[in-house]
Amino acid sequence: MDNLEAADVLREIAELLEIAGESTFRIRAYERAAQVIRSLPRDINSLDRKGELTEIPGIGKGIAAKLHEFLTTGEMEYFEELKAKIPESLAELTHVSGLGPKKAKLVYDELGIVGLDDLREAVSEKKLRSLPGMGAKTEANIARGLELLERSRGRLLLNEAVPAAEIFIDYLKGEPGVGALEAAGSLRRRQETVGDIDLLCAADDPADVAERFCSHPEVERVTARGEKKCSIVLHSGLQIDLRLVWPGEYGAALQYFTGSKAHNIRVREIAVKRGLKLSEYGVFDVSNGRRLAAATEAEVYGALGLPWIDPALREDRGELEAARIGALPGLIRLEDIKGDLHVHTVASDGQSTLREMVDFARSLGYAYIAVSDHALKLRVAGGLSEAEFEEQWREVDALNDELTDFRVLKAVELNIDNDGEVDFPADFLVRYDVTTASIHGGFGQDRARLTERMVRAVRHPHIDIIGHPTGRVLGRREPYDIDLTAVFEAAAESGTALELNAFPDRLDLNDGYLMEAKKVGCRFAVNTDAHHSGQLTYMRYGIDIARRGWLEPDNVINTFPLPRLKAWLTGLRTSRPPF
DNA sequence: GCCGTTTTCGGCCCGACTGTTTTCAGTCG
Repeated sequence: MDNLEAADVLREIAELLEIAGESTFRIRAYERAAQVIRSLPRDINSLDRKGELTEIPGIGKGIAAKLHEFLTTGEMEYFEELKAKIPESLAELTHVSGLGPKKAKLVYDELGIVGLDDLREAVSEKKLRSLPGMGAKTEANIARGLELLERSRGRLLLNEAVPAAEIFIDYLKGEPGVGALEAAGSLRRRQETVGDIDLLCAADDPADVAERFCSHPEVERVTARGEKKCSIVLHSGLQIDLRLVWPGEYGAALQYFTGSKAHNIRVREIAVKRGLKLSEYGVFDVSNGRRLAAATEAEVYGALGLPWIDPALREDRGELEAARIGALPGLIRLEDIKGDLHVHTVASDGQSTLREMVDFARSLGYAYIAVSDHALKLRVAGGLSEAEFEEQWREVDALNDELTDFRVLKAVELNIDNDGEVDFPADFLVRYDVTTASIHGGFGQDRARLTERMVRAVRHPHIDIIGHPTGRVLGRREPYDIDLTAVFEAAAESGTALELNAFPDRLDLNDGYLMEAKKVGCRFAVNTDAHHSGQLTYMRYGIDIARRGWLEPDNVINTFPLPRLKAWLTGLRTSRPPF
């Protein structure tokens, strides 16, 4: 059992309690516990063994005992009892937009509907409209919800969502009456995937803006249209919400709609303790109803005695405590990046030539790039032999002779084989400027073996960076079953850097792991793994996730100017204990 | 079910939109 499995059970309990009509506070307690555990940067099994579960905020005696039972036996009696009372599949019904816990219970009680297939059938037979409190419109709404659920099962990756939002922002910007305008919600926080896009717009005359928004040629359906909010679904199935606010309330609205939900609840609690009230309209003095702040986010946080908090941090993972004592991190920015240390070329499985990669990197203002084609053993990816690397180095040397303001580093992406060995012997590895090693196969090994294999690579005296450390591919492949705490500790000790792979479907390490690894003292490299020159721009998504992981420029080796990077690499290799 | 620089009991974040209602419940974020 890992954190994600435990979090899923707690979330499902919350959903079932909702349908059962339980106290909203109990439901929220389970929701909060699930959310905390999902993003907890520590393994709950080890916390449980030490009896420290209740030290996690939001986990008290009750949930700790249930978790202990679940972690040690694989079952939870309370959950089983709940499922005996309410079919588990009813929880799935509430994922249908327009159908909440109350109506799910209603269709179950009245029509015996227990799952999505039943629901689809009841909709097509027009059975829902006859239920109390329901009508033809509700039924049609649920029908659309069902359709939407099927179409949008997969959430959007950042490289899909960010450009889509930018298209609509460009479309509305500059129109008469359109003031400040930007994405809010999970997209502004740059979660690794987003379910829908929230846009916020300051407008004196919202009706005009709403009209233009809803008449974009890509709009398939307008699902809500009010004074303050419009929702549209595009032909692609993507949902976009537009919130319209009076310009003087823009900051309060932006704070509110950016979330996260957990962050906002905490911020409001802080407001309440100060005799204030925070809503999307501003910060108000409860005693006299006067509005103290609303125009900008900085004013809103300021009225609560807090500094402005970067959206990337707003997850209730310690940012409010840090803000209170002036200890917020100085987050890394895209401009801090001096080069990319993981890119491929046509020599292995890339699509651009070395020269094309170098030219594009220079156009991004980089000072260096590490050309890190696959090595020998990864045959499927056209891995290079020693002789082929030597040939590539001659090309690299020629480029470096030609370029005065830029450096091409000799590099490689080694394959960590099933025993933790890599492609080349030490006497060849020392000839590279920088080496990355990654796992590309043997995912099915058991946890102990995988961990040992990875730790062995981390301690290797000639490996500088571990590539995509968990191996997950969003929507396609689960992370390797590996004890990352052990990997992080080994990396901190040996000085080996961990990659944050910026490829949008990898984003590996993720934000929670970055936080954990940073805490134990690891260094990182944010790299794109570009297989085409244009993919070098994926660096922005890597930086988005780095910021969510609280990384600062000094934690990331490719923010170093070339001399410092070289000194770091030299120090790394000479200071390590013999292998 | 959680939590405590007023509390170990009694609180727990806030408002808009929709549809089915004649004053509000359910849903959503």
